[in-house]
Amino acid sequence: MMRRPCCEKRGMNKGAWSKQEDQRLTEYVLTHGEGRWGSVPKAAGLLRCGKSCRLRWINYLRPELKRGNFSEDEEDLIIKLHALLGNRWSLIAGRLPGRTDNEVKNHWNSRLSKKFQSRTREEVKLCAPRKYSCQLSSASNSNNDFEARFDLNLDLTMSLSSSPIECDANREQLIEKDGSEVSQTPALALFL
DNA sequence: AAAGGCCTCAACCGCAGGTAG
DNA sequence: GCTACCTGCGGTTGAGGCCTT
Repeated sequence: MMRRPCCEKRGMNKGAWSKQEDQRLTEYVLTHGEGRWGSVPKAAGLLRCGKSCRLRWINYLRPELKRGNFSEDEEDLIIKLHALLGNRWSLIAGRLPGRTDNEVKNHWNSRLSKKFQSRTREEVKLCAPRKYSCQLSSASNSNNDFEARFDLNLDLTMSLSSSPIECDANREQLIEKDGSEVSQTPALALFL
């Protein structure tokens, strides 16, 4: 299907947002609510495309956004969720109140991926030449916490668990749009 | 002090799913 | 059923600040 470009109209602003633009968008959304982004630029008097307005609001202007540095707990959670879900940033961000998918993605790409990789390398050194096959039972031992995480990653890419998910309250958040469930592994029990 | 490389993060791009007409 | 629009997502880019030499 042919699709017109998002910002094909001439005269549209691109790039960094000015304070006036932020103010106009904020006032408009606070007054009229989110949604119908296609009509927002015109209604709010902005020379931006609706997509750009939506992104600016979601990633930067929403009052409930936390901003600032990620805590240790948040970073641990991101690492665990990423091991489980992969690059599904919106799902990961959904479990971090006040954080956006863009923020989580940037944080992962710039810091956590390196942190995770370096930790993995350390664990490989410590564990070698042992076989990396620790089971869920060892995950409850804090000394083996990261080892479990390392193995979790392997399990995720190689097999599906047949064990039922532990927490029903969180289960529905792990259901795919088509009704199928995200791969369930013993690791789920680590943080649900 | 300055030049160049690195890092961070806001913003853009392209694609896909849902849906209204 | 087809088309066009809206929305949301993940990948990528680039400006600007920071760090190193």
